[in-house]
This record gives sequence, structure tokens and C-alpha cells, in this order.
Amino acid sequence: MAEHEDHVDRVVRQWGAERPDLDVSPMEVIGRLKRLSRLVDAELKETFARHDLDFASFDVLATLRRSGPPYRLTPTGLMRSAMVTSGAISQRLDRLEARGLVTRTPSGSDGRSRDVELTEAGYALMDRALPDHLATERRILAGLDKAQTAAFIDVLRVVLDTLGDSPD
Amino acid sequence: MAEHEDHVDRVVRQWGAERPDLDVSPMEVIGRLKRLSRLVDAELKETFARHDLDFASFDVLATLRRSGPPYRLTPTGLMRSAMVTSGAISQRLDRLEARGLVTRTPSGSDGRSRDVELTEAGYALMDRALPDHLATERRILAGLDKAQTAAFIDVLRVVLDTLGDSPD
DNA sequence: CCAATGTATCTCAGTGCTAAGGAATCTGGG
DNA sequence: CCCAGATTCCTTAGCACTGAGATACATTGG
Repeated sequence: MAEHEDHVDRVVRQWGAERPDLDVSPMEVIGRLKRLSRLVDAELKETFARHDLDFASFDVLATLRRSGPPYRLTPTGLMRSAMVTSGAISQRLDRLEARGLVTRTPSGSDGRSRDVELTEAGYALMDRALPDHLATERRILAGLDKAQTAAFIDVLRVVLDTLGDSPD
Repeated sequence: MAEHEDHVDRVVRQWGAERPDLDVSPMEVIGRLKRLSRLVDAELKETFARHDLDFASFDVLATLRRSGPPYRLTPTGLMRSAMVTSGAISQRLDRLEARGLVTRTPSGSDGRSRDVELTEAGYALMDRALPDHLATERRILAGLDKAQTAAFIDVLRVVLDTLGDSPD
């Protein structure tokens, strides 16, 4: 438990003075969540940059890599995993294909679809980037002990469930 | 504690099969954080849209409103609070000024600076939007009991502190 | 007082996303 | 079998942000 006032403490204190009629306590969570998300993104961005990647590219390559042999998925599958629109996936794949990290071929079974497959270069890049990425994640969470980490995962699960997050 | 497998459970299971040599447990937190952030953003976006706002505009107006009379700050102050670049603030203020929600006047004390001030219309808009926004935040967190909420705030504080977040 | 450095704001090109919509293909009820 | 509706992927315009850099003003040390 940190003892100094953080940004959100200040925000809540200000609202308490200006709008004492409102209960702004939900901001204690949502405000910090937003702020943490920005800071985490900035940390991860640095790590990705060391491998000539950004979050969008890493996300696609990692999804293909962890899907296992033959490291092949459809744009729709990648879209659902990434929580972005189909247009965003098309553009991500354009960039990755241009760099030779994935290939796009017509699907045999469905004429509307494509097979997106990780190339050797894409596979090798993930082998290099993933351990570095995990090290950054570990560094971010280094201040939490085992019980706190478990509690964190628990509450995240609850809120994700509230918002209807699902595996597909 | 939800019993079904969520998206991140699946990701961790896949990595466990493909890269059993790596400890991917940090993803249990960081992965869910990223995912939750996206879902929360989508929820808040809907609420803001009902008031002809987006997150960027709400953020600026709320920062001015909670700063108290005379509801006046500099672009630099807004920049630090929002965690965006100076260019982003300039553009946000262009949009808000065009809509008559803020005014920009030269600062008396510092020739380089500007006074950004909430207008009557901006003040009134925040009066309408804020309670709605808080209701959305409450709905997002409705699945958490008191102890879980406190634990959530606690761990967020720790990680923000690790990443050097500060009030200024 | 001046020069050098620092600070505040803005401009602009580049980037990656969304929203909307189009073309091709699949599917299932009649 | 056929066709209406659903699905898949892509294209494009518009948007908000970043990063780099310009401009104007302030501050500091000699």
C-alpha cells in the first residue's frame, strides 16, 4: 500500500470538493485502470520496438505461433482474438505480408476465406521477441507478491465476465 | 470466481503446449488488463456518445470542471493530466473551442501560455454527462464486492507506483 | 544586458484504427 | 435447384494520435 497521493487520489479529492453530491468512488478503479493501461502500453511498445515490432504486429504473430502447427489461421479468427475490426486485420496482414512474416493464400475449403500462415522468418522473430516481452511483463508486475497477483487475476476475471468477455 | 475458461486461460494453455519452457504466467494479468481496457473503453464510449462526446473531449472538460473555479488551466496542465502529447491537446482544444465548450485566451502572466477556460455550455454539458458516466462505471464494477474492490484498488496502486506514476 | 538554454504551444506528415459499404461465396428453407 | 440472407474479406474516407520540428517567450548565469 503506497502512502503518497497518486493521480487518481487527487482527482477524487477534487471531485469531492466540487461535486460532493456525487459518489465518484468507481473512478478509484476505472481511472487507475485507464492510467495503468496507458503506462503498460508504453512499456510494451519499447520492448516491441527493439524487435522492429509494434503491438498490432506482435499480436498477430503471437496468435499464429501459439495456435500450434501448421501456424495457420483465418483473418476472422485473428480478428476475434485481437478485438479489432476486419479492416484493421486486413491492414495488419498487408504490413506483415509485405515484410515476409506471414503468407496469405486462398482457403481450400471456403472460397471466401484465406489461410494466413506464419513464415520461417515470422516464427524466428517470435522466438526472439517473446522472452523479451515476458521479461517486460514480469518487470511491470514485480511489485506484487503471490497473493496480490492472485487477487489481481481474480478481480480481472470477475469484471471481464461482467462485460461478457468470452474465449471466441 | 468464474468457472469457465476465458480468453486468457486459452492463450496460456496454448503457450503451455507450444512453449513449455517459458513461464507465461505474467500474461494472466497483463493479457486480461489489455482486454479489459478495450472492453471498458467500448462501454464508456457508448455513454459519451449519448452526450455528443468522446473520451478525449470528456477528459479535457472533466479536468477543467474538477479543478474548481475559475475552471481554467493551461494546455500543459491538461497534457500532463491526460498523458498525451502537446500536439494531441492542441487538437483537442481546437475541437472543443470550435464547439464553444472552452475558450482559449493568452495568459496574462506568461506570454508563451494560454488560459483554457470552460464555458457555460461546457459546464452544463459536464453536469449532464458526469452522472451518466459514473453510472456506467458502477455498472462495469457491479460484479465486485467491497473487499474485491478494495483489493483491486490496492494492486492497481502498487503497479502504478512500480511504473512511476505520479500526480503531476 | 546578453547569450544560451529551457519551456509552452502549435503545425504537419505519417500511422493505425473505425465505420461503412462492396464483391464474392456459402447456406438452408421452400 | 434456387434465391434470400448471412458470412468473409477487403477497400476507403475520416479521425485522433504521435513524433519531429518551428516559433515565441522566459529564465539563468556571467
